[in-house]
Amino acid sequence: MTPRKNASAAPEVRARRSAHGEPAPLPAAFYARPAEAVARELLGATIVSEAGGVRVSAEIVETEAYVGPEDEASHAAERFGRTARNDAMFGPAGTAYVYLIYGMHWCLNFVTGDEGFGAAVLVRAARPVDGIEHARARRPGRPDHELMRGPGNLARALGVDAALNRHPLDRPPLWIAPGRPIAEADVAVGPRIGISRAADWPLRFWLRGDPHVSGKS
DNA sequence: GAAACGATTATCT
DNA sequence: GATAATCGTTTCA
Repeated sequence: MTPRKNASAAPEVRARRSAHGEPAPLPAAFYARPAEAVARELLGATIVSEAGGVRVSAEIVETEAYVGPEDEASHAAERFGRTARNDAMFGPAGTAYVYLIYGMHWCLNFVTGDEGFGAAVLVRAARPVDGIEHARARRPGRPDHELMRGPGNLARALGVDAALNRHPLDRPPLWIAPGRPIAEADVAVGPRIGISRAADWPLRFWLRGDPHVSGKS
Protein backbone atom coordinates (compact mmCIF):
# COMPACT_ATOMS: atom_id res chain seq x y z
CA MET A 1 0.00 0.00 0.00
CA THR A 2 1.15 3.49 -0.78
CA PRO A 3 1.69 5.78 2.18
CA ARG A 4 -0.26 8.99 2.06
CA LYS A 5 1.74 11.88 0.73
CA ASN A 6 2.84 14.56 3.15
CA ALA A 7 2.96 18.17 2.03
CA SER A 8 6.24 19.02 0.37
CA ALA A 9 6.02 22.53 -1.04
CA ALA A 10 9.04 24.52 0.10
CA PRO A 11 7.93 28.01 1.07
CA GLU A 12 10.05 31.07 0.58
CA VAL A 13 10.70 32.14 4.15
CA ARG A 14 12.40 35.43 4.70
CA ALA A 15 13.03 37.10 8.03
CA ARG A 16 10.69 40.01 7.57
CA ARG A 17 10.55 42.55 10.33
CA SER A 18 7.71 44.44 11.92
CA ALA A 19 7.75 48.18 12.36
CA HIS A 20 9.17 47.61 15.85
CA GLY A 21 12.24 45.83 14.52
CA GLU A 22 11.26 42.38 15.75
CA PRO A 23 11.44 39.49 13.30
CA ALA A 24 8.03 38.46 12.00
CA PRO A 25 6.95 34.98 13.17
CA LEU A 26 7.47 32.01 10.87
CA PRO A 27 4.30 31.61 8.76
CA ALA A 28 2.14 28.49 8.77
CA ALA A 29 3.59 27.57 5.35
CA PHE A 30 6.96 26.96 7.01
CA TYR A 31 5.44 24.08 8.96
CA ALA A 32 3.35 22.66 6.10
CA ARG A 33 6.16 20.35 4.97
CA PRO A 34 7.59 16.98 6.07
CA ALA A 35 8.42 16.96 9.77
CA GLU A 36 12.07 16.02 9.25
CA ALA A 37 12.67 19.11 7.09
CA VAL A 38 10.94 21.35 9.61
CA ALA A 39 12.87 19.78 12.49
CA ARG A 40 16.19 20.46 10.77
CA GLU A 41 15.32 24.04 9.87
CA LEU A 42 14.01 24.91 13.33
CA LEU A 43 17.55 24.65 14.66
CA GLY A 44 18.65 28.22 15.37
CA ALA A 45 15.08 29.57 15.36
CA THR A 46 13.80 31.61 18.28
CA ILE A 47 10.96 30.59 20.60
CA VAL A 48 9.24 33.50 22.32
CA SER A 49 6.91 32.78 25.22
CA GLU A 50 4.80 35.27 27.08
CA ALA A 51 2.98 32.60 29.04
CA GLY A 52 2.31 33.69 32.57
CA GLY A 53 2.72 37.34 31.64
CA VAL A 54 6.51 37.34 31.45
CA ARG A 55 8.59 37.22 28.30
CA VAL A 56 11.20 34.50 27.78
CA SER A 57 12.97 33.79 24.50
CA ALA A 58 15.35 31.01 23.50
CA GLU A 59 17.23 29.59 20.52
CA ILE A 60 16.23 26.04 19.55
CA VAL A 61 19.20 23.66 19.69
CA GLU A 62 17.57 20.20 19.58
CA THR A 63 14.47 18.76 17.87
CA GLU A 64 12.90 15.42 16.96
CA ALA A 65 10.58 14.63 14.06
CA TYR A 66 7.53 12.36 14.36
CA VAL A 67 6.85 11.90 10.71
CA GLY A 68 3.38 10.42 10.22
CA PRO A 69 1.07 7.40 10.52
CA GLU A 70 3.84 4.97 9.47
CA ASP A 71 6.01 6.16 12.36
CA GLU A 72 5.39 3.58 15.09
CA ALA A 73 6.99 5.81 17.72
CA SER A 74 4.53 8.62 17.09
CA HIS A 75 1.43 9.38 19.13
CA ALA A 76 -0.26 9.65 15.72
CA ALA A 77 0.87 6.17 14.59
CA GLU A 78 -1.75 4.36 12.55
CA ARG A 79 -2.50 1.79 15.27
CA PHE A 80 -3.79 4.56 17.57
CA GLY A 81 -5.92 6.46 15.12
CA ARG A 82 -7.16 9.89 16.08
CA THR A 83 -7.87 10.09 19.83
CA ALA A 84 -8.62 12.76 22.40
CA ARG A 85 -4.94 12.97 23.38
CA ASN A 86 -3.36 13.14 19.93
CA ASP A 87 -6.10 15.12 18.20
CA ALA A 88 -4.09 18.35 18.14
CA MET A 89 -1.40 16.54 16.13
CA PHE A 90 -3.91 16.27 13.28
CA GLY A 91 -4.61 19.99 13.38
CA PRO A 92 -3.30 22.66 11.01
CA ALA A 93 0.45 23.07 10.43
CA GLY A 94 2.01 25.68 12.66
CA THR A 95 -0.04 24.97 15.77
CA ALA A 96 1.13 23.52 19.08
CA TYR A 97 0.64 19.97 20.33
CA VAL A 98 1.24 19.86 24.10
CA TYR A 99 0.93 16.64 26.08
CA LEU A 100 1.72 15.34 29.57
CA ILE A 101 4.32 12.60 29.92
CA TYR A 102 5.05 10.43 32.97
CA GLY A 103 2.28 12.21 34.82
CA MET A 104 4.40 15.29 35.43
CA HIS A 105 6.18 16.81 32.43
CA TRP A 106 4.70 18.82 29.57
CA CYS A 107 6.19 18.38 26.10
CA LEU A 108 5.94 21.03 23.36
CA ASN A 109 5.50 19.99 19.72
CA PHE A 110 4.87 21.90 16.50
CA VAL A 111 2.34 20.34 14.10
CA THR A 112 3.69 19.84 10.55
CA GLY A 113 2.42 18.69 7.16
CA ASP A 114 -1.12 18.67 5.85
CA GLU A 115 -4.00 19.08 8.26
CA GLY A 116 -5.31 15.63 9.14
CA PHE A 117 -1.97 13.91 8.40
CA GLY A 118 -0.64 13.57 11.95
CA ALA A 119 3.01 14.68 12.16
CA ALA A 120 4.91 16.99 14.48
CA VAL A 121 8.28 18.18 15.73
CA LEU A 122 9.16 17.78 19.41
CA VAL A 123 11.27 20.65 20.74
CA ARG A 124 13.81 18.98 23.04
CA ALA A 125 16.18 21.76 24.07
CA ALA A 126 16.96 25.46 23.69
CA ARG A 127 19.44 28.13 24.77
CA PRO A 128 17.89 30.87 26.90
CA VAL A 129 18.29 34.33 25.33
CA ASP A 130 15.95 36.94 26.87
CA GLY A 131 14.07 36.83 30.15
CA ILE A 132 16.45 34.26 31.55
CA GLU A 133 15.63 35.45 35.08
CA HIS A 134 12.09 34.17 34.61
CA ALA A 135 13.37 30.84 33.35
CA ARG A 136 15.60 30.59 36.43
CA ALA A 137 12.63 31.30 38.69
CA ARG A 138 10.75 28.39 37.09
CA ARG A 139 13.77 26.08 37.41
CA PRO A 140 15.28 26.97 40.79
CA GLY A 141 18.74 25.71 41.60
CA ARG A 142 19.65 24.79 38.02
CA PRO A 143 22.65 26.14 36.10
CA ASP A 144 21.73 28.24 33.08
CA HIS A 145 22.74 25.61 30.53
CA GLU A 146 20.23 23.17 32.07
CA LEU A 147 17.25 25.53 32.20
CA MET A 148 15.85 24.28 28.88
CA ARG A 149 17.77 21.04 28.48
CA GLY A 150 15.29 18.22 27.76
CA PRO A 151 11.67 18.55 26.59
CA GLY A 152 10.09 18.58 30.06
CA ASN A 153 12.58 21.13 31.32
CA LEU A 154 12.12 23.33 28.26
CA ALA A 155 8.35 23.44 28.67
CA ARG A 156 8.72 24.22 32.35
CA ALA A 157 11.20 27.05 31.77
CA LEU A 158 8.96 28.60 29.10
CA GLY A 159 5.78 28.29 31.15
CA VAL A 160 4.22 25.95 28.57
CA ASP A 161 1.37 23.66 29.64
CA ALA A 162 -1.91 22.23 28.30
CA ALA A 163 -3.40 25.72 28.02
CA LEU A 164 -1.26 26.15 24.88
CA ASN A 165 -2.40 22.96 23.15
CA ARG A 166 -3.54 23.87 19.60
CA HIS A 167 -2.17 27.41 19.92
CA PRO A 168 -1.12 28.94 16.54
CA LEU A 169 2.62 29.57 16.66
CA ASP A 170 2.58 32.97 14.96
CA ARG A 171 1.11 35.07 17.75
CA PRO A 172 1.27 35.73 21.49
CA PRO A 173 1.56 34.23 23.97
CA LEU A 174 3.80 31.77 22.10
CA TRP A 175 5.44 32.24 18.72
CA ILE A 176 8.50 31.25 16.71
CA ALA A 177 10.72 33.67 14.81
CA PRO A 178 13.49 32.96 12.29
CA GLY A 179 16.87 32.84 13.99
CA ARG A 180 20.42 32.50 12.79
CA PRO A 181 21.14 30.12 9.93
CA ILE A 182 22.89 26.91 10.97
CA ALA A 183 25.52 25.40 8.66
CA GLU A 184 25.16 21.72 7.79
CA ALA A 185 28.52 21.05 9.40
CA ASP A 186 27.14 22.15 12.77
CA VAL A 187 24.08 19.88 12.61
CA ALA A 188 24.19 16.39 14.08
CA VAL A 189 21.57 13.74 13.25
CA GLY A 190 20.81 10.53 15.11
CA PRO A 191 18.15 8.26 16.61
CA ARG A 192 15.40 9.73 18.75
CA ILE A 193 15.58 9.47 22.54
CA GLY A 194 13.32 7.56 24.90
CA ILE A 195 11.34 5.51 22.37
CA SER A 196 11.15 1.75 21.81
CA ARG A 197 9.60 1.46 18.35
CA ALA A 198 11.40 2.77 15.25
CA ALA A 199 14.27 3.36 17.65
CA ASP A 200 16.89 3.49 14.89
CA TRP A 201 15.26 6.10 12.67
CA PRO A 202 17.62 9.12 12.42
CA LEU A 203 15.10 11.84 13.19
CA ARG A 204 16.78 13.72 16.04
CA PHE A 205 18.59 16.92 15.11
CA TRP A 206 20.88 18.95 17.36
CA LEU A 207 23.66 21.52 17.33
CA ARG A 208 26.87 19.56 17.56
CA GLY A 209 28.71 20.20 20.82
CA ASP A 210 26.20 22.68 22.22
CA PRO A 211 26.00 22.42 26.04
CA HIS A 212 22.26 23.16 26.04
CA VAL A 213 21.49 19.90 24.18
CA SER A 214 20.01 17.02 26.21
CA GLY A 215 21.53 13.57 26.57
CA LYS A 216 25.01 12.82 27.83
CA SER A 217 26.98 15.86 28.87
C1' DG B 1 -12.47 -2.70 35.35
C1' DA B 2 -7.47 -3.54 36.33
C1' DA B 3 -2.79 -3.38 35.14
C1' DA B 4 1.05 -1.64 32.62
C1' DC B 5 3.35 1.85 30.40
C1' DG B 6 5.33 6.29 28.81
C1' DA B 7 8.52 11.27 23.02
C1' DT B 8 11.12 12.40 31.45
C1' DT B 9 13.69 14.07 35.25
C1' DA B 10 15.97 14.27 39.69
C1' DT B 11 18.13 11.93 43.14
C1' DC B 12 20.31 8.15 45.23
C1' DT B 13 24.08 4.48 45.46
C1' DG C 1 23.75 2.60 37.10
C1' DA C 2 19.09 2.23 39.45
C1' DT C 3 14.83 3.98 40.90
C1' DA C 4 11.00 7.02 42.60
C1' DA C 5 7.72 10.44 41.33
C1' DT C 6 2.96 10.67 39.37
C1' DC C 7 -1.18 10.29 36.20
C1' DG C 8 -3.46 10.02 31.67
C1' DT C 9 -3.59 6.67 28.02
C1' DT C 10 -3.32 2.20 26.38
C1' DT C 11 -3.67 -2.63 26.82
C1' DC C 12 -5.39 -6.71 28.60
C1' DA C 13 -8.77 -9.71 30.88
